[in-house]
Amino acid sequence: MQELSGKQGQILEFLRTFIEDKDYPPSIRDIQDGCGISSTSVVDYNLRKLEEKNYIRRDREVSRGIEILGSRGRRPRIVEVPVLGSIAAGQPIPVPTSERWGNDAEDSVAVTEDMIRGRQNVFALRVKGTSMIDDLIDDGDIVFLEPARSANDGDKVAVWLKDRGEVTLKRIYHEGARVRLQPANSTMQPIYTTADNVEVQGRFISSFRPAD
Amino acid sequence: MQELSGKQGQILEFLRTFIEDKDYPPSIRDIQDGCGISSTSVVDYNLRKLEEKNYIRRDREVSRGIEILGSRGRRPRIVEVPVLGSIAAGQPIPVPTSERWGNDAEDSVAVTEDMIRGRQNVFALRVKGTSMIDDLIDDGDIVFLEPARSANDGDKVAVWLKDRGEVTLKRIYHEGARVRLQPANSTMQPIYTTADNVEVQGRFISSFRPAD
DNA sequence: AAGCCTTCCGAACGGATGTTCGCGCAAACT
DNA sequence: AGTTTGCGCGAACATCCGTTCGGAAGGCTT
Repeated sequence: MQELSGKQGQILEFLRTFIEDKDYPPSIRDIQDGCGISSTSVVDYNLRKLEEKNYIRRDREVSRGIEILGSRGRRPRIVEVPVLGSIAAGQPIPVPTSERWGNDAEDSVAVTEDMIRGRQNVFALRVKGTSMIDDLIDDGDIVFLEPARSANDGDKVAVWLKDRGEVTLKRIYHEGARVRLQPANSTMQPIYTTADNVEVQGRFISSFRPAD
Repeated sequence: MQELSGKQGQILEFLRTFIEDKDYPPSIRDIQDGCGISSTSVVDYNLRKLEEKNYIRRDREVSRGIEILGSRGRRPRIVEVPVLGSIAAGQPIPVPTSERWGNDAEDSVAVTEDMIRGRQNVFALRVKGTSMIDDLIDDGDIVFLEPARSANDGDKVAVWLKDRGEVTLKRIYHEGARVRLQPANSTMQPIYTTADNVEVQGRFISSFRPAD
């Protein structure tokens, strides 16, 4: 990526702020005014240079057909993840059905797509209390889950423990008739229980710990 | 938000895909062709309706002056956070200076602005090993920090412990001549040391635990 | 000096584009 | 039946806007 001249940098910066502000690219004459350039042809000339140097892409003959390339312009896809509620010991998670999905979201969080690995129907829960501290999940954390009713060995899943009346997040291992729930924290002991006592609520994808 | 007619929904959907694809809004005649509409005035009519119903915003007299409103269109600001490296016991963090900033980033992560609370100069580190497990931070986690050389009581900071040759993330409390470093996990014991043994590297903002 | 490249300027051309106006049609209402 | 309202159609208009062209000034090499 070659270096660019003062005017070209100025134009590129103007492009960014204009798009950020208006949500559509400027016309050549917008750039002319915004950068104090005397002629449209100068703008055109420098835009060609920027295109050569691969900072932008232009759709010729199309008004405002300018697209900023590179990390600053190439926006990652954003997905809006509904925060369906809070997860706390003693309350089962309301597993979302596709119909209900989006209706009973009390809130939502915008995240970049790679944070949920491009998975579908992801929902989020706010963690209340420190009951999952042995899974390295603190009060106030946000966990992202994808709907699931079953799980493979080693999957990190949110499970409803019927006898305890409690939801927790553990790695699950089926061992014959019983089920082992292994905390993320290796210093903690696993929970052993029977298969009919656990009910998988969702598969863990990722989690986020916000600022205080 | 009122309901919209079939044609209006079609136009709105076309707007989304067009912008997603090209990164600039379509002209009225683009919409006309894309939706199989016979006249530009029909497009104009329905765009006015969409504007009345608050689905879009138009800049009149401006070509392609269309902006999609609502959660799907209103994109949260994205910031690119440089991942400066890995943090592991036994290695101090390379605190970024504004000059170096952006140069020695081995990688970067795109996050929505609210994840770092709009703070400036934020950088990220990949956590290697389980040495910070008592702070509820696991191997593979990504922590977001802002540069800082000092901290107030109760701040969660990354500190370099000279005698241990180790970096860790704790809440810091100054208690006279000594310093108390309190783990996030309340079941763990705090570390007591002297003020000249600790060196603040950065202030904790948030952390993220990716999928496996 | 001569030639070439880069950058900039002003003007003009022609297509692209938003807007407007008159008209038609059907359903709903008076 | 007459009127209103919502919606669509086609054409025309004025402007917006990307492009092009001739020219000029400065730097660089030969």
